Amino acid sequence: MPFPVPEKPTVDGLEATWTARWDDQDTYRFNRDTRREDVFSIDTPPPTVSGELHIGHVFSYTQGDVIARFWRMRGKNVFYPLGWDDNGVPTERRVENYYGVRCDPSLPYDPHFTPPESPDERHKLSIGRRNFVELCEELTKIDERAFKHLFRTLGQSVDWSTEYTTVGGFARGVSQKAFLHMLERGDVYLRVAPTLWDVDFRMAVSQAELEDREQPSAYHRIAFPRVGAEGTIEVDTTRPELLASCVAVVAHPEDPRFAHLFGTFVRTPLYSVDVPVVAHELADPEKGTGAAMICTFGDTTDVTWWRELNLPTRTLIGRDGRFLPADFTSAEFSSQDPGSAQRHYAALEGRNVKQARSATVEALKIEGNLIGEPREITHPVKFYERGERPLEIVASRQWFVRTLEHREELLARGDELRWVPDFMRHRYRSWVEGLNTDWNISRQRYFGVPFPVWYPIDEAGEVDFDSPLTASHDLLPVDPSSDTPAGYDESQRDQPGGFMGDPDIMDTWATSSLSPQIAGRWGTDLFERVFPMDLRLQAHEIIRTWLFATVVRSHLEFDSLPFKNALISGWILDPNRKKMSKSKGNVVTPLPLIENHGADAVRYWAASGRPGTDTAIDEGQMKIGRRLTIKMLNASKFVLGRLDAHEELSASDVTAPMDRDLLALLGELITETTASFEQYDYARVLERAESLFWSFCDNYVELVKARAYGEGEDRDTKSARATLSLALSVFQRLFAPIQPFVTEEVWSWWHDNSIHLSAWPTLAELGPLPERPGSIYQPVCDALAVVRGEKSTAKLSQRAIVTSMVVSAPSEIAEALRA
RNA sequence: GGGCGCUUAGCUCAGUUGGCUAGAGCAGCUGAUUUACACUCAGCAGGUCGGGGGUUCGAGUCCCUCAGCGCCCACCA
Repeated sequence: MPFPVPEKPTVDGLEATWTARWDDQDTYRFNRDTRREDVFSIDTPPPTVSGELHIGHVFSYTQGDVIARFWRMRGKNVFYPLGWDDNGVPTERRVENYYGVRCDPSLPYDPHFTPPESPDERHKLSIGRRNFVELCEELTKIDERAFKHLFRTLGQSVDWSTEYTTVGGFARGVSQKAFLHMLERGDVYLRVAPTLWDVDFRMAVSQAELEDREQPSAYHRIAFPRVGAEGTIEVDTTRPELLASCVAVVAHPEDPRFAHLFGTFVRTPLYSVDVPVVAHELADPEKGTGAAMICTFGDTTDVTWWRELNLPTRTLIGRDGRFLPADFTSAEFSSQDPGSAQRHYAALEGRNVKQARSATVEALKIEGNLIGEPREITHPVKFYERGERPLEIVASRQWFVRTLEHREELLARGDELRWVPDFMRHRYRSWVEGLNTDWNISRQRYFGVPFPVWYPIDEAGEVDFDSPLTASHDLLPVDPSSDTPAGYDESQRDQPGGFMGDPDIMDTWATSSLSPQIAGRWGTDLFERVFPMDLRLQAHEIIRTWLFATVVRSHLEFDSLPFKNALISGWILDPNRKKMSKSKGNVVTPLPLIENHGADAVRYWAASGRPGTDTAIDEGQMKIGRRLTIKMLNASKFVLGRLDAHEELSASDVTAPMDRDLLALLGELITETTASFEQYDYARVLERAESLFWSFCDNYVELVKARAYGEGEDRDTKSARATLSLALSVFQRLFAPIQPFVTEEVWSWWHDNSIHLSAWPTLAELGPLPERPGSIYQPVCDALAVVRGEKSTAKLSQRAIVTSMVVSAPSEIAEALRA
C-alpha cells in the first residue's frame, strides 16, 4: 500500500496552510528550560516599522532564518526572537505626514482629539505631546501588523511569544535601567557642547548618523585689514555668512607667509571685530590662501580649533537654522564700529543660511572686501542621513556615552568577534579608529524612551544640571514629564525650589543597542540562557551604528561581547545593480514577489546570495527556486507513490553497487553541507544539495524506474526502494532550512512530526558506505549522456530502444548499466 | 588621503589548501511529446578567467603593478 500522496500537488497555498499549522503546534517555541550549551541564540535587528516594507528585509532575515532552522534540526534549542523598532524620528516623521500633524509640546492634551480626515501637507495641525504620542502608537500598531504578516508569509521561524517593541514598557525599562547603570559607573555624562544639529528636525545628531553629500558651493576670498599695521590677510571661505561669528584667523605654524603675523590682529570686514591671527597644524597651507577664518561654528574643524586654542564663542545660528539677534555693542563682539556692524547684521537677522549668504556677499562687494568673484566648487558637506539641509553646529546640552576613552578596548572587542565574511571587520575597525566625539544619545524629540532623570531648581529658579535626581530602579520605566522624583510633588514642577524633568528622549540606537537585553529579558532566568548571543544578524550599513553601539553597551555593562559571531548581509540592488532608494523610486516591495513566485522561491533567491555580498533582485533566480520546489513535490510524489507504507526499509537493504554508490555520494553531500552550514555558508549548501538532487531526479530515478517498478521480492528491487526512500528523506531534510514550506508539505505525506523538528541528516543513518563515492554513479551518468547524445543527434525519442551498445567498463559499472 | 571588496560564457554567479581538457543556472539554438513533473526532458553552441609582469614542472587560484566599478573611513576653510 503506497503512501497517500496528492494527485496534483501544488506549491500554491503552502504558506497559509503551514504558517497556521506551525502556530497551532508551537513548532518554533523556545524551551526556556534548557542549559545554555543546548541553546543557539540569535540577535536579530528589530525592523524599523515606519520605514518601507523592503525586499532587503526578506534577504537578510531569510539568511538568518536558514541558519536558525539548521541549528534547530541539529538539536539546538533555538532562540530566534523578533521585535519592532517603532520609536524615534522615523515614526514621528511618518505620523506627521500620515495624519498631517505636528507636535507642539506647549499645547495641552485633548482627550477628544481625532486626526484630520484629509491631512494637509502644507499646514500641519499642531497638537500636544500626548496626543502626538498616541498617534505614533496607533500608526506603529498598523505598521507592525503589515511587517508581521510579511515575516510570517516568508516562513520566519520566529517564536512570536518573544515579540517586543522598542517603545514598549519592557524595552523602556531596560533602556532606563542600562542608562542609570552607565550614570552610576560614570560611563555617561551631561554636557553643553557644540553639537551637530539638524535645523529641520531641530535635534542633535550623532557621528554615526552623518553622511557626506557633494554640494555645490563657492570659495569667497575675503580681505581682512590688519590692526595697527598696513596690509590685509586674505582668507578663502565657503561660508561668508558666518563672518560675524569669526573669532580668529588661522594658519599653519610653519607657514613662512604667516609666521610674522601670529599674535597680531585683523579686523573683520562689515563687523569691525578684532580677531587674533593664530597658528594650528590643522591649517592646510595648500588650501585656499593658507589662512582660514575660524567661526563658531562653521564645521567640525572650527570646533577643534575653538576648543584647542581656547577661543571665545560668537553664536549666530539658532536651532531653527535662522540667524539670531546679536548686539554688536556687547562684550561678546566688542565691535570697533557697532553702528555699522548692526546695520550690516540687520540684513541677516531672522534669515536662513542661504539668504544670509547672498546678503553678506552683496555687502562685501559694496564694501570692497571681496577679492575677485566667488569661485564655484563642489565639496562634501555633512548631512543628517535623513535630513534635507546641511547640518549646523549648535551649542546644546546633551547626554554623551564615553566611547573615546574606551577606543582600544572596543577595537579589541572587534578583533575578538568572528565576522562573516571576515573582511567586514575592517569596517568596524576604521569606524572605531575614526571616532572623534563621544556618543551623543539624547534627541530633542517626543516619541521614544525618556531619560529617567529630573533636575533640581534652586530658589533663584536656576536649574542644577550637575546633580540629576534619578529614578529608583524598581519604578522603571518612568516618564519624567509626568512622574515626579522622590521627595517632590507635581506642584513643584518647573518651579523655584522644585524640579524639571529631562525633556529629551534617547537616540533610537541607545535602545536598539540593547536588543540582546530586551529580547533576552534581562533580569530574568532567560537571559543567562541566551547571553552572550551565538549570532548577530544584520546588514553592513549599520555596522557603525547598531553593531558598534551594541558592542559598546555590552562591553560597559557586562565586560563581554554581546554575541560571538556576526553574519553580515549585503545590500539588495535593483535589477540594474543600482542601490535602491525611495528618492529613485526603485524600491521593490516584497509581498507581490512572494505572491508571484512563492515564499520558498523567494527564499531560494535570498539564500543564493553569499554573506556580505550585494545582490541584485533577480526574478529569474526566483523562478529557478520555484522549479526546485515543484521538483521536490513531484519527485516526492513519485517516490512515495512507489513505496509501501508498511514496508520497513533500512540502509542494510541497500545492496546494489549503484545504490550503495549513490548513498556514498549522499554521505559526502551531508558532510559537506553540514560543514558549510556551520561556517554560515548557506549558499554553498544550496548549490551542492541542488546539484545532486537534480542529478538524482534526472539520472538515478530514471535508471532505477525499471527496478522500482518490480513487484517481486527481488533483492535489487528492494535495494532500489530502500535507496529511493533514504535519499528522498535526506534531500527533503537538506532543503528544509531553505525551503521550509514545500519540504514540510512533502514530509507530511509520510511523517507525523514536523520536518523542522526532525534531525538533520547524518552519515550514520546511511550505514557503512563504500569508498570512492561516485566511482560507479558517475561513469553510469556519463554513459547515459553518451546514449542520450546519440539519440538526440539521431533526432530520436529518448524512449527509443537501444538495440545494441558496446561498453567497456569494469564489471560493477557494466552491471549497473545493464539495468 | 587611508582602507575593503569586486572584475571568470550574452546575463547571474561557483571555482575550498596552485594540479587532468575552466563549471552551473538563465538566455540562445536543435530535438523529444505527455504512466512524478511542459513550472518537463535530452542535446548543442558559447570563455586567450580585466591588462601587464613575476614565482612555479604547473597559475582563474600565490606575489608585484596598472585600470575600471562599488563601498567604508577621514579635520571637508
